[in-house]
Amino acid sequence: MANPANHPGDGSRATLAQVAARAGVSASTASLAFSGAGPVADETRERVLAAARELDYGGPDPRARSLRTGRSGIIAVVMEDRISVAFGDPVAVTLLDGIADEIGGAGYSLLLLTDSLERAEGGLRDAPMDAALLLGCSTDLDPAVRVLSQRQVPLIGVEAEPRQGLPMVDIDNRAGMRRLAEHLAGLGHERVAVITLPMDRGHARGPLTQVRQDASVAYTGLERLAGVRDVFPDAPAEVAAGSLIEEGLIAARALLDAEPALTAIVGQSDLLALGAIQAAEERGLRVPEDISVAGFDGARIDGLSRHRLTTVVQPTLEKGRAAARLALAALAGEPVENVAFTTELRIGDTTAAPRSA
Amino acid sequence: MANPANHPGDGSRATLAQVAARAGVSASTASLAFSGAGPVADETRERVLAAARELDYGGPDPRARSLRTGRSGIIAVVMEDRISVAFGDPVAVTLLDGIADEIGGAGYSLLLLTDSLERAEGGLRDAPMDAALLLGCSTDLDPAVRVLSQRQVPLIGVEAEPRQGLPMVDIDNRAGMRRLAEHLAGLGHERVAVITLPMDRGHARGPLTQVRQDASVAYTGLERLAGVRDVFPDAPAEVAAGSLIEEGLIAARALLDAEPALTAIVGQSDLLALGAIQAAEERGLRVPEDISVAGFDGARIDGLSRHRLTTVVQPTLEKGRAAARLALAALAGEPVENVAFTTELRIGDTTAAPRSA
DNA sequence: CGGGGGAGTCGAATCGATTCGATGCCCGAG
DNA sequence: CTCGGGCATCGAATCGATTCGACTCCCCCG
Repeated sequence: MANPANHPGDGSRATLAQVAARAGVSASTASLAFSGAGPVADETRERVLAAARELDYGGPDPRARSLRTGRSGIIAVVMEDRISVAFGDPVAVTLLDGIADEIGGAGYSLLLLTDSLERAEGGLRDAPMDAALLLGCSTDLDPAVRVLSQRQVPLIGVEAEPRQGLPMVDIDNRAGMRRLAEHLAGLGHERVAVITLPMDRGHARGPLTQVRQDASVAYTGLERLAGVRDVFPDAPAEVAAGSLIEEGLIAARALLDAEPALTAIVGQSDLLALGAIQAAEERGLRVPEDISVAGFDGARIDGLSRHRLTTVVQPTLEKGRAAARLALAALAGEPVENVAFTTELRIGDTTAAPRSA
Repeated sequence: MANPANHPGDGSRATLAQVAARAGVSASTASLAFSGAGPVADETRERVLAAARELDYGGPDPRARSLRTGRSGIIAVVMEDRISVAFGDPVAVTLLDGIADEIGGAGYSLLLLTDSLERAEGGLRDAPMDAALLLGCSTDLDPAVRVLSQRQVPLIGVEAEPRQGLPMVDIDNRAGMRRLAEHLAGLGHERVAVITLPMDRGHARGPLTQVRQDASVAYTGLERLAGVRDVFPDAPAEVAAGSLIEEGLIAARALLDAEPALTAIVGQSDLLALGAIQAAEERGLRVPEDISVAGFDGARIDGLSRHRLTTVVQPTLEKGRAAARLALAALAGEPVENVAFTTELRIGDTTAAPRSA
């Protein structure tokens, strides 16, 4: 075993040049021997590898390689929140999983960044990366877009507000929600409320007033809301502080207090819907007999067994994959175009005709 | 390729040298103007920044900087599983959160890698990084350790099996579990079973036989098991395929089938314990009246409201922070020493004296 | 027997910045 | 009036690899 600390004769890391010298070849040949790109005699390659072993050479330095080749092998994912918040959301995790899978297969690694400028400005500004994916459901991507496009890093959006020069992967949030709302309408529901995703950077809770709504740039949340209101134009909305069961619980309590006659609650995510179910049960309301609840995402949630949530299923994993492929295409110099996925209504056992329909 | 780089305003990327030329200063001065390290006249700095703006220069190229300075500003986290699996675990997420927080504060970014060699070999071998954290609860770190120490990347382990030259952060898994077991013994329990974390790379389920146990190198799981057996030497153990509620459910079903007289189940994680509670309730058993259940971690789990789980609380966030600090210390050339945290027993409402004590 | 061509190797330029030591300059002290 | 000392700036070396074109053999074909 090589002992880095006490190995005689090799102060710090060995370089390719030293390995080449020891093997009696030029640096260029040694490079070819390592990368395998180009004709090298078997015997020569052997000699180089042997020399490398003797010198404890760990392979070409990624920094130097990356300077020369212009590629770092890194694709960044920019999220809005702190990591713990983002990863509490099964949708984000699944998305990331698809991304990691796809870029890993292409030999890239995944760098995690947040766009909170105070903390991660360094990352956005300084981290090496070949492309960046901006994770949507975000309230405001502007700062990240500004910094990264200044750096001329190819950008791909995932459910971001459409904007010039930002190719993206999207789903039919509005149409999906509209179909869900039509399902509820078909069952006879009339008093339907919505629990929305965060609407501003502050993640403030509370009723969504017209003023707040107009001020918001939370693309995904607004689209999903619009879908419900296509069918129930007056549906009240309560804003949650995040896509969490607990947040759904809090928001639903407020809705149930304020709107005693509600017959259905639509969460803009499955987690929010689950919270709403908990809130209903707290009140002694049975789901779906006394109140219907539906969600969005079709996420597989660990430990959920009691209900089969009625929800709008989106191909989350595929979305991640597609976004990653767009990034890879951009890196390959191929043209990138927006990708749109469609959602599908999945009817579970949490929606039914209202009691006194 | 399509390289119409003839327009002065928007060619490919501008370089520092071009900016310097346009500002009428040398490259060295321009560099100082950007980095702020060294004396530069205000007026000169202004001129440089103006030139940069005119040329659309996005700041020094991280690749070149990193070659020259020898630092990439990246710290890697190596996990065993695919991302989605790892992030289903609130402990891993919290750990990562602590790590991200600490290294972000020091200007580093976080690179996510898995140690599955087929997929991420590229990452382990090629990705630029200044240090790497190996996330524990892993069944086998060997391959990752081999590749990375070959590259001479400073390594820090988190709950890894102690090994030469791998400084690490650990907790008193065994003592914590022993205290929990003593609590159960004090209540009068005698027939106690354990649901363990995965014991091998294949993540196989099933009873933990002596043969399997001897073959396992799953440090954390073995330690926690030993803690329980310090008090209940014959406690049977069922291996779960992951730290998930559903896995706890599956394992507990097996235990309840095979051991009808069990009075308590100890999960090696809170998620496993929650699964056990579900399994008990499925059987019509009430917790804690008919059976006691306890866990490990003290994780905050979204949406959990019915029970206050009796558990062994570990300072997960602090553990992540500490690991990150060790890495930063190693990078600063300071000596790094192992860090050990202690756990604390938190008694909730899921443990009580057995029925017929 | 001469020349085309491919395999194997080498030299040297290059990627884009950082950084150390040297230089020129101005100012105040002696 | 001269000399020491800061401050601002510049030159040049350097980080460690990749890569392109050139060069040398040597084999094979005509």
